[in-house]
This record gives sequence, C-alpha cells and structure tokens, in this order.
Amino acid sequence: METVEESTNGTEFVKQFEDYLKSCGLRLTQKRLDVLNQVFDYPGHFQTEDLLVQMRRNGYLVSRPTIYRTLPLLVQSGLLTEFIDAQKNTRYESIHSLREHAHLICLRCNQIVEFKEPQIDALQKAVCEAHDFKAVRFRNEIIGYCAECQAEMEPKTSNADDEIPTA
Amino acid sequence: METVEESTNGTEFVKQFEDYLKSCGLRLTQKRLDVLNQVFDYPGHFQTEDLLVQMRRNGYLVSRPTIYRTLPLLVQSGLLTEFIDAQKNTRYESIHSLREHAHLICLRCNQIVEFKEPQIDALQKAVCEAHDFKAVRFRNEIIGYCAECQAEMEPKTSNADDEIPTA
DNA sequence: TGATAACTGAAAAAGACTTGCATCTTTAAG
DNA sequence: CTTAAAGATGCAAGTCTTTTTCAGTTATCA
Repeated sequence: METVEESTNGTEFVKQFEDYLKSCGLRLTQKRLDVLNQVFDYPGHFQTEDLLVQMRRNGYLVSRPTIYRTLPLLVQSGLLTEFIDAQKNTRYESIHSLREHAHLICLRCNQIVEFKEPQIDALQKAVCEAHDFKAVRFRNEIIGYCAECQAEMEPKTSNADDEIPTA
Repeated sequence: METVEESTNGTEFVKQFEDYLKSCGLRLTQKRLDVLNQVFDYPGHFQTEDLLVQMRRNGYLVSRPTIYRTLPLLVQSGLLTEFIDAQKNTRYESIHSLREHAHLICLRCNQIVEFKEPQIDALQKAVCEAHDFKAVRFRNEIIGYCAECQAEMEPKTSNADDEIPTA
C-alpha cells in the first residue's frame, strides 16, 4: 500500500519532510509522499516537467500545480536542492546523491557534470561570514562546453560560431 | 549626433562590440549603440525591464524586443555579465564596474552585495581544466539574508516567514 | 541604382509557473 | 459518530518574462 519504503530507506527523509511540514502547520499527504518518493527515485537532475512525466509514467496521479507546490516544500525542508540551468529553467536534485557539489553545464549538449570542490564551499562560507551574511542557498555553476562537444566542434570547421545550438 | 562618447570613454568598448558583431556578420546600429551606452550608464545591476525604463526616461526609442535581442549580444561580446537573482530574473551588469566578482543576494530586501574572491575564481578555473571544460560563464551566487535584514528579523519575531517581501 | 541581407517594432505567441475557486480530505471537537 | 474547520487538490484561467512572426525600414555592396 505504501509507496515510499522501497526506493530509499525513506523513513529518515519522510521524517525530515514531516517535521518541516508540521513546523509550518502543513500535512504530510499521500500526494506529497508520492512526490517525495519519485524525487528520490529520479536518477540525477530533473525539471518539474520531467518529474511530472515520470510520475505519470509510473502511474501516479498528481497534478502539475501540486508538483509545483510540493517541490519548494522539499527544497525548504532540505531534502532537495535547486539550481538553474543554462536555459534558465529550474532544476532539482535530491540530496541523496551528493551533499555539496556544483555543476558544469554544457551549452551544446546540455549535459550536466557535477563536481565537488570543498575549498570553494569553504571560501563561500568564509565570504558569508565576512559579510555577516546568512546563506540559504549557494549557486555555483559553470556554463560552457564539455570536452566532447569541444572535440566535435573543432575538427569540423575552424569557425565555431555556427555550431552554437539553440538561440 | 553620437550618443556614446560622453558616458564611458566608450571607444574601447564600442570597438569590442563592433568586432564581435562583425565576426557574426551583424551590424553596429544606432539602436545597439544606444543600448550599449545606456548599459554602461546604468548604476549597478539591472533587469531588462529596468533598462527599458531608463532608456525611455532618457528619451531613447528602443523597443522591448530590440533590447531583449541586444543584451545577449553584449553578453556574448564580453561587455556585459549576466546572472540570475533570487526571483529567477535575469540581471545584467556591465563589466566596467568589476571584472570578476560574485553576488550575495538578500531574499528579504533584494539587496545585492558584490564580493570578489580570486581564490574561488582560480578554483573554478582549475575545475574546468580538470574536466577539460571550456567555460563561457561562471555563476557564483549566494542567496540568503543580509546583515541588516537579519538584525531586523531577529529582535521582532522569532518567525521570519512572514517577513519575506514580494512574491 | 537596385538587390540582398540585416534590423526594427508591433502584436501575438510561447513557456514556465501561479492563482482562484469549487470540491474533497483530514483532523479535532463535540 | 457527526460535524465544523483547516488543509489539500485539480482544473482552468491568469501572470509574467522572453521570443517569434512578419511587414516595413535601412544599410551594404555589386
């Protein structure tokens, strides 16, 4: 009957989510559990729409607004991180993959490579302290061209300009 | 007749812009010059709409689509940097203020504080080299609460939620 | 000068996200 | 167990930023 247990040893995360919700006077409903479950099932980053599609495919009946309303709750509860891709779309990633890392975003193939650089994290935190700034979220993304795309761009033409994809 | 000379010792930047445009088979038109001029005139960060308003106020007749079309050209030409604020709006900033810096973005007052951390820049570049990644743009933003807002939030209520401003 | 390629602005469109509202659920009382 | 009150949900419509279409204008070059 329950849909959460299998995918992650969910209890810990469910607890965290429930605690957060309670602290706001909100309820842990089945739909919210479903979203949590599918978020943790998602392999890698996703956009809201991606999650919607996956959920529909997996037989969950959750409306778009509900997903849009739930994801920020998961972010607030600390279970999900949010970042913005090269096209300015919001992307999410559950915390169970990596705790702190940043992204290399390829403009050509849209591939997103993760990297960790604890020194950068440390420096960012130091900056916050220096400015007496209370950080809620860190953005650390590098946008450019991945190795493969560079390779595919260079040999063909010497002029890379017309290789740039979208708009 | 010309509108560029006064505000910045524009020639250098105009040259850079023109070179970029030429390399793409595009033209340096008066409207594009106007945008460049006003971009460099803008004190601090701005959103597209802000620039539009300033330009209208200053008597420039440039349509919204033209501004939307020109700003990315300026970014590509290296004269403008682009980042994304806490509300997911694109913001720009001309390079003539600071070459490399990042932003502390306050969720409450929307104030944006700049900071420089050459070590972070260096580390990011190292990451790129390690991944054979050709960087085009770096995002380095920290979102949270500035010192003033923290001060105003704490003494009054212990609950910060209803202090969050806009939408 | 005339042809071709670019540029521009108005209006419409697109796309991501949000909101209003009526309906259903859950919780807590009574 | 019944009911009132608070939440949650989905549909449809609405926002808001940004983009596209397209017709008219301007610049460049043979």
